[in-house]
Amino acid sequence: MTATASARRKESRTAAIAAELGAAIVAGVYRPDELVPGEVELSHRYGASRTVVREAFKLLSAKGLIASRKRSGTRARPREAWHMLDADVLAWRLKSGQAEPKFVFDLLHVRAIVEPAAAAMAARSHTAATLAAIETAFADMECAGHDAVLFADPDIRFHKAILAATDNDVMMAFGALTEAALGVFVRVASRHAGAPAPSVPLHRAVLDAIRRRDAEAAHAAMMALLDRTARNVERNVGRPRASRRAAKPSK
Amino acid sequence: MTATASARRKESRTAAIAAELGAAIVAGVYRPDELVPGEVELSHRYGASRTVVREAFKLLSAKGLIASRKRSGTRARPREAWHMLDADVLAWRLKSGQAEPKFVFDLLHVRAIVEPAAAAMAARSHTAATLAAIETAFADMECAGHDAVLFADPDIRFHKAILAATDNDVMMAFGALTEAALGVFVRVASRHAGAPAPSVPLHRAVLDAIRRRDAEAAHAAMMALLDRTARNVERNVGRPRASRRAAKPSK
DNA sequence: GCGCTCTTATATGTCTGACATATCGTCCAG
DNA sequence: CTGGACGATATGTCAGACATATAAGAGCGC
Repeated sequence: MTATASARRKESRTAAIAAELGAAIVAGVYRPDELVPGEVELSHRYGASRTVVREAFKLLSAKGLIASRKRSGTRARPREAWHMLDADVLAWRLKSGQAEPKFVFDLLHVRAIVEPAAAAMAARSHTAATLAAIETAFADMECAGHDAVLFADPDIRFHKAILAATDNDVMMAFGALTEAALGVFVRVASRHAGAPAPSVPLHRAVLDAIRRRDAEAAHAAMMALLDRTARNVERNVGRPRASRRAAKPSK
Repeated sequence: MTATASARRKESRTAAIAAELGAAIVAGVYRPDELVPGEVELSHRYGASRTVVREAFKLLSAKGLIASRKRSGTRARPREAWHMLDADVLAWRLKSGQAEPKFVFDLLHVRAIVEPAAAAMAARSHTAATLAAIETAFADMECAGHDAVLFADPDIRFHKAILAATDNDVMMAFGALTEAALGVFVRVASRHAGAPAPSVPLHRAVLDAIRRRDAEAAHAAMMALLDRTARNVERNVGRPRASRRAAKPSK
């Protein structure tokens, strides 16, 4: 576990160390506000220079995972400080064994809030160019047909193109969320169920509504699409467990 | 402009350089995929070592603002790659002169999507502890009364407490957005209009709805609150300008 | 014993200079 | 004109050193 997939590709040492440390933090290896090993110790442990460890620390601190203070050392930050929509944080959190089914449903829930609204905005604000991007992605989805893996790439492009068509810079930030969620779905789907083809009509409904600038229909169609996804994941992963909180909502 | 507010406090050199470079990038000083000055040149320009510049680069690359490749150099990334919900990115973008009224309205628009939904979730999922946090923030708001500056802190805490009460980790990521938007509002309000007191009843409506677990009412109340904020900003800042896009929506 | 100041050890922050490595241009040979 | 060799260049990594803030303990007066 000390040297996991550090040499998976042409990843720089800095990135590799950041990935391993980041994954450990989001996996809960270090409690909130607990000290992580010092720079010198980590540099020895990884056989790298202190420079590299420090640069990895900077990457992680920019993502809200750690904070350094002189003399005190570097501490893992509590979960509410993590940048949950950062692509790396999402990936590390989802990769760390799927010990967190609740997190998957939290993601789906946020998507169910954001993406229908995005579809509605796209219906109102799309241009020829941004609409074309959505249409291209959809066409590629149709071609990909029944292969769940091939299907994933145009699927992600489809949803990202809708975000881009909203003409709202902030909306783009949700691309990482969609991408991470779709990635999970692919892994789940490849273990269990059949072809992704049944979702094509649902995507088509979204595209059609956007094309004719029908914001309400776009909202509804996207909601339906995400509902299907949620039910699919629910069936394959199991219902979300009880909250991690001490006190549970009295319902 | 070369050495702006670099010594504003006890900011490390790394952070100061990252802040200045980051602000320059979001301000559009460097076009998308344009080279930023090399590490050695910047280290000379700032009178710092290359180490510090590199660590600043790591901070910025973790926020999606730049990307480095060997031999090629380091390039500013296009806007769609920026992590728009990162607190620093938001701050730099809003601080850079308010040359971007459209961005302020983009923020408000996203808040209008996320926060009502968050209020509804909080109504369903809050616990004794998370509800107490909301109530405390609200009480402090009432005390702050008519001072727009004093009002801002409990206001931010109020909205963040609602996000925390959703019992959804991903929701916490929107705290930075709320905080940034409220900061803008304070600056706008201090230049123009009167006391923030009129918004107290609107906040109270949100709190009451959450307390009695009425999700729909909480959604509506939060929407009303944000509507008021939006109209306020609109009145003081002016309507959003036309899109920056080449082709405009045909309407 | 209790509280205060002063010292000291420690971990991060910064600097320097060097070498490694990938890659973009260019140039030359076929 | 094509394709491969080669050097220049900017980032990536390394090593060792010093600076600085500060938590923790030592010492001291009360």
